[in-house]
Amino acid sequence: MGKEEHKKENEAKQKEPRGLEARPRNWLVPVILLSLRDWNSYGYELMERATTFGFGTMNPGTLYRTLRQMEKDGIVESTWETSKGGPARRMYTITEAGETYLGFWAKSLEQYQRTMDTFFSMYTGKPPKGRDKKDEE
Amino acid sequence: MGKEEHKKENEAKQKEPRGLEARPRNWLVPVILLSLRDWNSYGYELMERATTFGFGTMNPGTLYRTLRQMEKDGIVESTWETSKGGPARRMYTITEAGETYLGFWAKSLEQYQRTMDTFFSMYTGKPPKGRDKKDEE
DNA sequence: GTCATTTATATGTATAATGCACATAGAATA
DNA sequence: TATTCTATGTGCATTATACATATAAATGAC
Repeated sequence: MGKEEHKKENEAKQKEPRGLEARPRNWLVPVILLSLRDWNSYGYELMERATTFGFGTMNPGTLYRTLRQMEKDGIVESTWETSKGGPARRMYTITEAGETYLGFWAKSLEQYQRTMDTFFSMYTGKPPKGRDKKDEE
Repeated sequence: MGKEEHKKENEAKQKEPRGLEARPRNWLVPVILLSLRDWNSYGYELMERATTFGFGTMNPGTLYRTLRQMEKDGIVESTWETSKGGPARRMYTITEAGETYLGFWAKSLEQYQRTMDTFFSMYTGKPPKGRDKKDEE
């Protein structure tokens, strides 16, 4: 259901400034792969899952285009499903390469978590290391 | 079907595919702000700091352009410094708005950390680890 | 039957972040 | 003088993503 949403431009200006989205680029990809690892699915359904991972009401175009790109990259495969009622669905399956890719992502995210921990310890004032000046480490 | 099936040439190597960088867009901004909060600095020096936060050997252009944008956004300010030897340096200072912005970032990152925990618990099939508890272990 | 709605997929365009290559220039030094 | 180091900057291409719009099949209302 498309509801008319009013823009609140005259409110507080100091709200979330500029591009403040603390999620990595390509975040949609691992989220989709993780969903597909559990069970095969299709775009329209995957959109709902995506919203639980930091995406607020996905735009369809973004998701579908991402899925096509992922298939081109060989990390998912698709087939048309017409057996169910309603319009045809393009059912997606994760490939072996997709699972590998997901593994890479997990590793990368792990390291990023560590980096963020460093960020927070510096932000809160608790030094992870004695960074005075450029002295030897 | 796809006409252009030529995919990756490095299938055997299975190395880091495509844009697999698990850091958020605009990651440079909070990193710079965090550095500037400790002490004023300039581009050339800030590059080194940035490498410790997930950037492998920054390209100068990226950093300088980001700094100019940050100034335009009002989160940093700059003045030329010619007193020291060598070419003039554009010394940057974090503004009040910058500190506020950094606060937004921290909050956003905190939430994203929780999202990533969810991701990992789904990925490994285990319940999320106690990141929130600090009395653990 | 036909019209609006829901489900489902896709494209077109614009913007913004980022990487890479290259340009500019002062200062030190060989 | 010319070469190198330090320091800042621009141009261009790629890519991710947002937003708007298009297409179409099935379903339900009347």
